[in-house]
Amino acid sequence: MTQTYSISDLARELDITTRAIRFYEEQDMLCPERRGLERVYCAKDKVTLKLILRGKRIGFSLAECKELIELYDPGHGNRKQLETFMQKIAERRTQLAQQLLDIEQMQIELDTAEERCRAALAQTATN
Amino acid sequence: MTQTYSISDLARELDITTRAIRFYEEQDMLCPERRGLERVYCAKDKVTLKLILRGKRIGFSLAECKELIELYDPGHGNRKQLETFMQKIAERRTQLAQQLLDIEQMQIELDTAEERCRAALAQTATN
DNA sequence: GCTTACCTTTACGTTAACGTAAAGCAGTCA
DNA sequence: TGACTGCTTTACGTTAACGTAAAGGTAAGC
Repeated sequence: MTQTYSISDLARELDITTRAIRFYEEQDMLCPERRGLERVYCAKDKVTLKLILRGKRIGFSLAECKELIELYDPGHGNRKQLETFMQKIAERRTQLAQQLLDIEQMQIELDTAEERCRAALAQTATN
Repeated sequence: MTQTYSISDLARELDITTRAIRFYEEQDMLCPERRGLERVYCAKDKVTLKLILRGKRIGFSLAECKELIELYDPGHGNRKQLETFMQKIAERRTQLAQQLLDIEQMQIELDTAEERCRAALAQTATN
């Protein structure tokens, strides 16, 4: 028994709108089964959606997310394509590494900001 | 002798357009000196710009970046405001922590993707 | 004096990623 | 037999973050 979902099931569970899900399908990032007109989603579709959402949280565009999705399933590639894939994977790695640095730096800056806030609060303690 | 910069100095150095810099000013994220009509930027402005760019790299909106900039200089706040600041800092920390998780997960997925690519390449080695 | 290189402002254009109606079909509950 | 509820499609609207063009001011160099 393979688990399936309606569009609003997924919308509820992943906390997005049905409109967004349909939009991702328009962009060829999803291709759910149909029962009549109704969309029927499977587990893989849910994984794809989670990948999209994760990508978005770290600032990836949908185009970039789509690339990631395609990278994740390189079955149908010839040698040339596969090498392109490897190339893109390397690029993403570089990007992720930079983002890690950026986040660490931000955390340091938040430390500083918090420190200053505490100091200012100490000054204004008598208000 | 405090270092100053023209708008195109900064554009070159930070690899953005002058249009973008002016746009950030429109959004009250910068407020450079003027010599006549010309904008004259100081070191602090450059730091602000770097903060903006760093924020963008990890998917922050300009509005969020602006908030960060304001957090970074809490001098003029009363108690209430400072507490709001502390709150916002905490929220950002949570967000950054989530992003770290997301990036780690992505890296794992890239590992998988690369693995599959290698496998597919091995299969197609005779082409 | 003319060109070239920067700088300025104003203003309309563009892309991404959906939001928001509008209009309609399918099952179900009172 | 309505009235919901949930699904569908089509299509126009919206916001963010600039791009791009128009029109012009100023200083340097030939």
